Amino acid sequence: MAGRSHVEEARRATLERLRERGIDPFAYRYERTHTTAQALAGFDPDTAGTVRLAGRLVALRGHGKTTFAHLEDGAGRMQLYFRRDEVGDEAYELVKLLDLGDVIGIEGDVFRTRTGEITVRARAVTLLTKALRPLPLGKSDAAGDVHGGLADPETRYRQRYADLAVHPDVREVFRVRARAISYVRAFLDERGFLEVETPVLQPLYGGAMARPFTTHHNSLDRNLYLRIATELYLKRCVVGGLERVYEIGKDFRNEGIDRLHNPEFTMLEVYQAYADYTDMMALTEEMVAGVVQHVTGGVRIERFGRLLDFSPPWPRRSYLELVHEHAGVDLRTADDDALRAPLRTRGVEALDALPRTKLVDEIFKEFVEPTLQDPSFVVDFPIEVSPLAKPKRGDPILAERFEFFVFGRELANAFSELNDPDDQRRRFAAQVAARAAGDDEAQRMDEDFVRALEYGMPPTGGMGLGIDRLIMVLAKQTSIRDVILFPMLRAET
RNA sequence: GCGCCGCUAGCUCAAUUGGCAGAGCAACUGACUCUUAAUCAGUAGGUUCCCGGUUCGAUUCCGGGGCGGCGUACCA
Repeated sequence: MAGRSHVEEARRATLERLRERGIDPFAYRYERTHTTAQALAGFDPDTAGTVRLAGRLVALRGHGKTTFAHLEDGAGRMQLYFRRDEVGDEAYELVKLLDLGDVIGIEGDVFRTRTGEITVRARAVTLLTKALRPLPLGKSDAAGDVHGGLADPETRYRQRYADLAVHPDVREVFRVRARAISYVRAFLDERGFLEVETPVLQPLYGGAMARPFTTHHNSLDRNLYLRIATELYLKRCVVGGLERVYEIGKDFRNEGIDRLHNPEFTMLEVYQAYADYTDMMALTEEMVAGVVQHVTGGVRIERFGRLLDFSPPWPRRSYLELVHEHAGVDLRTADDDALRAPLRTRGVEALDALPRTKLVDEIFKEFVEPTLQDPSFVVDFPIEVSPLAKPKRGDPILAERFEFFVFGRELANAFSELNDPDDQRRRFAAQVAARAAGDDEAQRMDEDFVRALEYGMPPTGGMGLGIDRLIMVLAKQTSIRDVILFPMLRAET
């Protein structure tokens, strides 16, 4: 590997010196008795005990025959104090060869320094892993401000290992993520939902409006798609008698990348037989409020300067009313030109080419979505933009469908699932026609799915929740990249 | 896709009108037995993202390209 920096050359020289002393720079294991947090919490000045800690050196201050350091592990950080006369000449020589970023094990007694910091007075030190590349560790001053460190966003995403290694708060985001997902699983498991896994590689994609990734299976010699949703397979499960199912997994959509979109993202989909969309509203409220409570300790939380109240029930606003209120258009009576008029005032381009469904969608996005800042449901969508949802009882131009919004962003989408196979076939046919007219996100005819419905799917409520976007709210992140460990980037040059 | 901004030492950042490319931290040598952005003395470290152009001379100006951020469009 060419282009080694002089810092790396120095580390490799140190590596050789360690080996000459018979020290293995890449040890096999270490028996630790405490984490730093346990050692700090358990400190008692009268019964100062011995601890064995392991972690990464994140600060190092040599003073001749003494050395201070900070060790960071998965639980926190703790100061170390080495004295030549206490660890011995040989061990102290090793201490002098330690670098920032090295992983070490330390054994010693816990005490409090003159300046008051609880510290381990080292008796023995073990090198566990030599860091051959310098970590961009910043220095924190008394005010807590970090000097130096790793700031370049490109390096942070490309080398997430370095980002994580130097930023405990980044590690915390992914702990929040794990806690949230684990809560969702427990919540659904307790209510009798069965977690299932359905195909990622699909002969036909469906269940959402999006362009897919295409791949090829060599021995079958056929093209396959990466799924854009789990919906159609999960409903096949319900047909088969798995009455309550859910899946948490990656969907893949071949679209642009921005702070709200990553080409692969995590979606929860839940289906419950004998339920409708009102049941799914109750489920969504209870589950999301539970996650928020579990992760943050409360259901009323402040995020980005706004107080969000997740305690059920959430406000429910009708799609038609919202459009009328914010765009001044009555979708029941307005013709296409009446839909274009308000859009023109907002400078939306290329309206003439758009079919009515897109105009409606555009009005909702432009005029209504930005107003949906607090947690709320939008209910009863136009049926022509809801090809997998049942008609609304008593008002068949609408579908029994809702979306859940926070900060003007859709986090969840749910329906009373369409289970009339003939109607489903007609809806697919309309999608196929839209595709023929140029809508490359329209759905495909899925004859196998219609066949499944012909066997009879019980009345079913279904809901999909964008996990990454929920995590953004919980973990106070403004970019989806910051809640995905390894977000999609262009090739490194 | 499009628009704006950025890319300089391992890291964080400077560099006047186009005039020898600098600092702090990290590194190296030395001093230092309660320090904490440790301190002190000294040393070394550069394809200024890449390609081309203008110029006596380009980190700087111009053109093209790469990567990233933000905004916008599509989408969850």
